Amino acid sequence: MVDPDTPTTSFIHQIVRADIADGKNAGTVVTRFPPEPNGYLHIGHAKSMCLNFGIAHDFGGSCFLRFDDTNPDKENREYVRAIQTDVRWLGFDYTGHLTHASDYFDQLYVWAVELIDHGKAYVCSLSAEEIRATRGTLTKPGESSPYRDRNVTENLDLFARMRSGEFTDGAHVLRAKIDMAAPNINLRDPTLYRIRHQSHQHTGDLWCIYPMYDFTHPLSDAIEGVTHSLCTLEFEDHRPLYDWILENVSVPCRPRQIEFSRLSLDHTVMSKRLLTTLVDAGHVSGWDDPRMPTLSGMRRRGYTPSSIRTFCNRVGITKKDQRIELSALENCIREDLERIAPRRLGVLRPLKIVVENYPEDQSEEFTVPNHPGDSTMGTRTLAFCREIWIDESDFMEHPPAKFFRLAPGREVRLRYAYYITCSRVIKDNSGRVTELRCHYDPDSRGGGTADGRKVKGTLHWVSARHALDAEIRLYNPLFSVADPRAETDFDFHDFLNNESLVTLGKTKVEAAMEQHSTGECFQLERLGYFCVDPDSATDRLVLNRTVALRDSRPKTHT
RNA sequence: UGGGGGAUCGUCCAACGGUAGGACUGCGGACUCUGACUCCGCCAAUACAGGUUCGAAUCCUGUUCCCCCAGCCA
Repeated sequence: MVDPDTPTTSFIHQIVRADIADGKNAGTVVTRFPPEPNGYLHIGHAKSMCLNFGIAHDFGGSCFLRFDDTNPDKENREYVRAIQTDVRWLGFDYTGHLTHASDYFDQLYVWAVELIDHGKAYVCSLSAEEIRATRGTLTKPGESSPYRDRNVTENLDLFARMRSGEFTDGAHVLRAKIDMAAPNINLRDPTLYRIRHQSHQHTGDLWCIYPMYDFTHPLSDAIEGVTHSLCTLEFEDHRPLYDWILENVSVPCRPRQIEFSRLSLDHTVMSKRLLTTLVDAGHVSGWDDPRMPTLSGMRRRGYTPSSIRTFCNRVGITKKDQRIELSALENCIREDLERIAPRRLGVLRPLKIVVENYPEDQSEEFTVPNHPGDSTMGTRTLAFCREIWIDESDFMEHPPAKFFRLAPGREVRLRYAYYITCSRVIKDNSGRVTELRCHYDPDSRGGGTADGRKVKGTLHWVSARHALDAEIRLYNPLFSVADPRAETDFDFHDFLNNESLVTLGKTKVEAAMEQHSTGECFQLERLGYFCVDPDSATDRLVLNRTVALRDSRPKTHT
């Protein structure tokens, strides 16, 4: 599924279009989305998915979901499962195109042997430290390994014994024989295989040697007939190695690697290492914490798949470093929810109002629309009685200019109900306002009067007698600075926002929300968009605020 | 100081030798039973210096700044 407004003008689209025009790959287009199952997918992965599945869709090709699972140390099945869930949730169908790099281990081994046979790879018995020490630096060439000129027979024998489990981890590696003096460090005899006596999430204990990314990736692409291998900028330096592998192994086709810039979002981090740390250290409740930029976190927060796709398409594909403002993302989800979210009334920080001229034993109901702009969404019933709750922030004893809400002597409208005027303010010993006394105008039933007088302020409210208790969780950015990693002496602890989660335990929402199901979304009028958190139960309602409504008020009131 | 990339409104994207345009943000205004939505308007950019050309964001030369690379991670 791809949005109708998907841009088809990125530089990658232009390259693909040109390749097709040139008759390359017999006019076919095959891409792949290759996550490593070592963590959950995040919004940056969504950008990659939209690109890869999008290109395949736009040119009538196909896109593989391929697990890049060559490092058993870090990968596990929970991640594999979560990734599949997230890809499908985002709206991409990989039926018949689900693969693993580890599916190709046999073929990869054969190709490694082919390299050895041709004198293009050798078994190196240096330790990891020794290899590092002889690699040279950015400005100094490396030195050849003493094992560089091992003969083919010996290499073949050693490599076979590596596979059979004869050696301990780290005893040997297989290296490509390229150029220890190459200015590109990736070409200084890169490691192709390492020994890991470690069981693998997909292949179990079949292997004790595992191929490296640089060897595996181009070959997996070739096996799958990938025509355009799209990856992020940090792999640009690896392209010569990618091409070297394809040129020196008898592959069925020649994929082309093209790089684009990765996505950075203000006030969060996108590196899996950091996200893993946040989870492991308990700074968040898990990978699906609504503050996380992960797809599972955003889903729980209330983001819709289409809002995320729209965002990715809007952000575009270039080679320029991107740093996107949060407002761009928030705008996308507001746009979506504005259309589809049923309206409800709820109160975050309840302040009691007693409507003194409304009879104690009376109550009544109003039938109100679920969406003022979309009558097909139906209606619901709102109950009213003598005691109601409004939000604390909707009253000020000494209001500044342009405060349209309640104040002593002021008349406001209770949404869909009545006009009320504040007649008395009741405070506790500390001077805090604890209750308001008001009177209502019976002629304003439904929210308007025959005299047509203007009432500027309209407040959300709930009937105290009928309201439901709820817990509402408000979210703010995880980090207090836009780009925590740009800070000198970066230690993310210094920039964690300790107000990223604000839990309001005593909120009141209208009775219509008694029936709820996880993930359901609403707009609480004037407050924002909310969704039902999985922590809810039949007798407990927990709401996450997905995003607040835009606020064009002159000053900052909350 | 090696190699690989990148520089267009505050942010993101477009313009592919011919009027620098759009989105987000910000600021005004209209409308409004959500200070929402919607609508209208405004502010705001070609890193710098030369050159080629009738004409340059685009081509050439030089400079500056930013990002990535020294895993048996991906």
